[in-house]
Amino acid sequence: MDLRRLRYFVAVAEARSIGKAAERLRMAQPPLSVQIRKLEAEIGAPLFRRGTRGMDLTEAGQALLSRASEALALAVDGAEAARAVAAGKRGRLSVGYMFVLANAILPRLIPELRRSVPGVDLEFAELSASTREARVLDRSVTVALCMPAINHPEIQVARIGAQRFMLAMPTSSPLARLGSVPMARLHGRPLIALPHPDHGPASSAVVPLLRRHQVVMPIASRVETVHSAMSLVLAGEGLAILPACAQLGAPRGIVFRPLRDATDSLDIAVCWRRDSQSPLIGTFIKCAEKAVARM
Amino acid sequence: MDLRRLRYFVAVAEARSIGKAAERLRMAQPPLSVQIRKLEAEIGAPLFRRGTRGMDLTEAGQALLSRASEALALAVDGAEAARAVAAGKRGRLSVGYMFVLANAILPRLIPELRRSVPGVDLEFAELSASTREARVLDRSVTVALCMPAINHPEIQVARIGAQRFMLAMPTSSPLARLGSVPMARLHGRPLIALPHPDHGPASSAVVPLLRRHQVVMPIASRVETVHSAMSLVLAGEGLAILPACAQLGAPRGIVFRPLRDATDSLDIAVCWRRDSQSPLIGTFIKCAEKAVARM
DNA sequence: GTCAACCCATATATTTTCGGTATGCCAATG
DNA sequence: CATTGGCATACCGAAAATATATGGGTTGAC
Repeated sequence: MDLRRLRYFVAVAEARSIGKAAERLRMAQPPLSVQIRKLEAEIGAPLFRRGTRGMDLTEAGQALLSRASEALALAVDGAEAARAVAAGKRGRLSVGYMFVLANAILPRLIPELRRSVPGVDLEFAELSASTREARVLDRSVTVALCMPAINHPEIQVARIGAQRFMLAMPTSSPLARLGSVPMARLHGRPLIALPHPDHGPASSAVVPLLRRHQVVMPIASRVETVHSAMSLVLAGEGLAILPACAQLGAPRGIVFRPLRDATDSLDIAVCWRRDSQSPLIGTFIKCAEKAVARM
Repeated sequence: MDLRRLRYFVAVAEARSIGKAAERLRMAQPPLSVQIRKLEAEIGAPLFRRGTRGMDLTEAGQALLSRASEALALAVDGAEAARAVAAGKRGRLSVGYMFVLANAILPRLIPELRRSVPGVDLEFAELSASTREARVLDRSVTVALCMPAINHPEIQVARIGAQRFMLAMPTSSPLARLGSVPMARLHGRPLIALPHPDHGPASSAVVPLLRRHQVVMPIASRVETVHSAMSLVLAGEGLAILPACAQLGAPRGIVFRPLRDATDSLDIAVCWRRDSQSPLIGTFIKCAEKAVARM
């Protein structure tokens, strides 16, 4: 059962004549006649009544015609759909994001995306620091908005911005009265530590910063998320050194201050599987850059 | 866009491997690999991710897969439907019938048909004497139940029974007191005449019968249908000589009596276009014969 | 680390199938 | 009776599909 034969069959049925159909198909009449007879042999029954004034569908032919047309349309549609997906005009884009970035980026990113790729189904999913790598690798998200970038040989990264570290403390803290806090003033104070994803759960993202300034902060607690860190800060357990955008999700009672003489920052990056040839990734990066630029 | 390629594509997508799919398709692996690449070239985008452990659909491939499967199923289904119609297992059978025969035949014929060809859509349509030939020729009915048979070179006929002529008269008629009516007693009485379809509208179906018995009946009225004839008989306009089965549709006040010494009858026949190769016609004739036999 | 196994891609030869040209057959028409 | 219109058949050349043989890359085992 060949699709070409079905196409020929439909053409002959519509033209009610082999000669006319051959003309429309830009081919000679005899080969078309042969193909029709082969189709009839394959079906095992005549599909046309041959009259002296042309061809006319038999009832068996009518039964075939409707389905053959549908099958043709589906095949064409399938090819077009595949092309559209490959061109990034349709398809699905699953966006993973870390929650710290949600308030800062998503409100600008989502409208931008809907405008840029209107035919695409968008999906958003929050990523935790511990699972983000796996979610990219198993393709359950197409791209991930991360801070910092994922470090993995199979995962490609595009840096789209950075966030300075700031000191987060209770409003009541004496340091809150300063416009910016000198690093030296942190010495000896308890730290709420977030692990750096590349250095294992017992690490902290700010170890290099503290070491460079020869500041020692005893670790009061280790937490997984920026929001947990802020909760503990509010509870008076210690101070936290967090990326600036965390302010947007900070509860009342917490203030952020810049660190004097410290320009360290965390990269904001788009991360995706190196072998994911989705054409949507390029567009996504552009949108994300725009969103970050207006932050 | 070739259906074979789509079939190969679906096989590879399901097997997630060219080698496995080739085995299932009973072919060698290299040509299948070539066909898949040709399909990808035709679409203009990769449909599979080639991994070291086999093949995996890309999103474009997924978009194609669903429609390709549907198209394949439709093509197969179309071929099967055409075969089923050609074999008389499905399809449509449009039955035309003349109204005189309705009461006598349809109640037995219809259940018989539904039992014999359960997959077939049945359609019933009343035929008038003046249009029945055209309705058969233009295929608006597949078969026609006629009395008498249609006489036309393009129309084939199967005689399935006959109906004796009887005299129809008002209950009040003096002839009604006889068990059967001698032909001679009709002489001079007014006749309600039905035209014989083969001899034009000015004819009568009973001309030969009357002539053979040297009976002359003045024609009081010419009508098109048996029912009109009976109405006029009831109104006292004259007598009618009608096929026996007309009794079944006769109104109160009309009686039928056999004609003594006259065995003339009208054939009941199934008529269809000579070139209509519908396999349902044979079955229909058998059913109609059964129905007539139990009349 | 080497070797074997697995899987897909490429190359070449053979076979199948398709499409074109020339021609025949049949029926309808004038 | 010849002509026209339409489909079928015959034959040939071209294109495409399939098979066999082979290469290259990666995985996993010893």
